[in-house]
Amino acid sequence: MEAEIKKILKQNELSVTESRSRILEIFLDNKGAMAHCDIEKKFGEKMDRVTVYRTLQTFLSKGIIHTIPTSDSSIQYALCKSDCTEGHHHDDHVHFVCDECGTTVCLDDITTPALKLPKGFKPKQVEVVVSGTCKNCN
Amino acid sequence: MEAEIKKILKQNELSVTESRSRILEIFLDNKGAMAHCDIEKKFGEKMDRVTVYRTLQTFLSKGIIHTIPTSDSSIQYALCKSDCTEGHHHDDHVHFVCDECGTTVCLDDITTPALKLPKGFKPKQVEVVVSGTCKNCN
DNA sequence: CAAACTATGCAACTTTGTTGCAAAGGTTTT
DNA sequence: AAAACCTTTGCAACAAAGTTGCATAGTTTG
Repeated sequence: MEAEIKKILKQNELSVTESRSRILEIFLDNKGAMAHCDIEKKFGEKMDRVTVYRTLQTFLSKGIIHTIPTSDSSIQYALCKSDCTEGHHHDDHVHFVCDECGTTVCLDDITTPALKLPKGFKPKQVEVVVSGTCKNCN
Repeated sequence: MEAEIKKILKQNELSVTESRSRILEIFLDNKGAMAHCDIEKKFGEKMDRVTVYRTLQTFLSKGIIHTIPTSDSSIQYALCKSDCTEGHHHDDHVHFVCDECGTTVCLDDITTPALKLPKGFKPKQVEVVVSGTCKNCN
C-alpha cells in the first residue's frame, strides 16, 4: 500500500510528503468520491484546511483525481483510472449518486453514450450523473 | 412581457413583487443558465444578496427554474419548460456548457438517453452535461 | 550532509451562503 | 379606497468555504 502510494506520487513528479500520502491513501481505501469537507473531517485537526485545498488542486492538475459535477455547490473528487495521465484524461464513465446514503461512485465500466447535438455544437466531453438508489441501499 | 411574468407568478401562487418580477424577467430575456453571482451582478446594489438567494429558492421549489450540475462549485439555474409543475419536473434534457464563452444552455429537444446500469442500481434521474464549443463560438 | 527547493501551517482576508427580526410591500376584505 | 392581514424585503450579524502571502519545516539532489 505504502509502496503503491509512493509509486503514484513519483510517477507524477511529486515529492512524497505526509499530507499527500495520507490523502492519496484515503482515496485508495475509499473507492467512492469525496468532497473537500469529507477529507477534512477524516483528519480532524491533524491537517490544515489549506493543505487539503492545495493537495487536491495538485492531484487534479496531475490527473490523479477528477471532479464530478453536482447540483449542490459541493465538488466531488474521485481517483482516476491508472491510464489517466496529465492532460490526457479518460473521464468517459458514468457517475452514480445515491439519494439514500449520499455516496457517489464511478461506474467505470459504463461509458457515456454518443449524443446527437443540434447543428453548430461541437462536443468535447460528456458528463453523465445518474441519481437513484445504489447497490447497498437497495 | 410584464403580463407573462405576472401570469407565471400567479400560476405558482406567488405574490407579484418587484424582486421576483425582475429576476424572472432576466431569466426570460437571457435564455441561458445563470449562477447566483450572474444575477447579483445584473442588479448591482439595487437588490440585496439575501433576496436573490431566497427568490431562487422559491422559484426552485415551485418548479419555475431548475439546477444544472457543474464541476466547479457554482450552481447554475435555468428556466423550466412551461409543463413543469411543482414536484413534477421534466428535467430530462441535455445541458451544454461552452468552454469558450462560458455560457450554459438547455438543449430542450435532446433527451437524456437510457443507460444500462450494473445490477442493484436503480436510476431515478439522469443528468447529462456536455461541454465543448457552442453554436455562437464556432 | 548540506544546499536548494518545495510543501506546510498560520494568519488574515474574500467570497458565498444562512438566520432573525423590524420595516416595507402586496393582498384581501369590507 | 383604506384598514387589517400576511408575506417579502433589507439589514445586521454570523457561519462556512475558499484564497493569498509568508516564515518555517520537510523533501530531494549532488
